[in-house]
Amino acid sequence: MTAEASWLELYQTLLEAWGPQHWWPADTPFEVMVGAILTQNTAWSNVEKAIGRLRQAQALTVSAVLKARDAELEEWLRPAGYFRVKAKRLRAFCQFVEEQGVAEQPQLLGLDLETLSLRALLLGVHGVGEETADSILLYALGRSIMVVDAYTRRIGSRLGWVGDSIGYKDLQGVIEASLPTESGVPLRKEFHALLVSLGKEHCRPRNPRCHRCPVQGLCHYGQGASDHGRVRAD
DNA sequence: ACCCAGGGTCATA
DNA sequence: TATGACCATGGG
Repeated sequence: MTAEASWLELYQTLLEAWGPQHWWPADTPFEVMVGAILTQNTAWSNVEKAIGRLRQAQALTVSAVLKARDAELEEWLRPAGYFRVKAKRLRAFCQFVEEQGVAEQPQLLGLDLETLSLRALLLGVHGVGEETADSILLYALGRSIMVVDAYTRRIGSRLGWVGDSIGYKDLQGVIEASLPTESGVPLRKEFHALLVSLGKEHCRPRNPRCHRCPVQGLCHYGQGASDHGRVRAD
């Protein structure tokens, strides 16, 4: 079993063990984009509170965000943490969307653009890094691209599949190489969600508390190399 | 009290 | 190019 194929096997194992994760939780593509910015290094439960405030204020639109005053926007975003930073980032993103002339039809964003061109555009927006851009591409715009995050890197590292200092694009490339092109979007949506669930349950930074870990070798990394990287069916 | 979360930017070397 | 400081709320 090569490490390249193991990612796909890991996906199959997790899906079998836990089923679909129903990501991304949102009513509209724009709400996905807002969530992608607000969830940066932040627990989703806090993001939900902020999005709830935006909805309550009828501010869950590009135009409403752009019309709001700084203090007002910051107050809505406060529960999500880094609220001053995120207010600036959300405003910058909404300005970008408006400049594209598709303010209230984000599903049309970059209709004629190749995914990688669109990715480059998104990366040019203040506050949008690689993971945020890919989250928007995959979950809001339906592009076939794998989202990579800290959990993904930690899981791959502890399984001995990649180095812990591997860069974003390299890690993404390794995983993409093991995934099928067909049914790319649904698979990638589900895989990233499953990796986050696995990370939360079994792959935290310090103390990898593990009860019934569905992946052999993940919770006992460093204790014997024989099973490293193998996936079990639970 | 401590750890951590579905990152990114900016200054510095 | 590669670190490190900084951003902030809220749940376990």
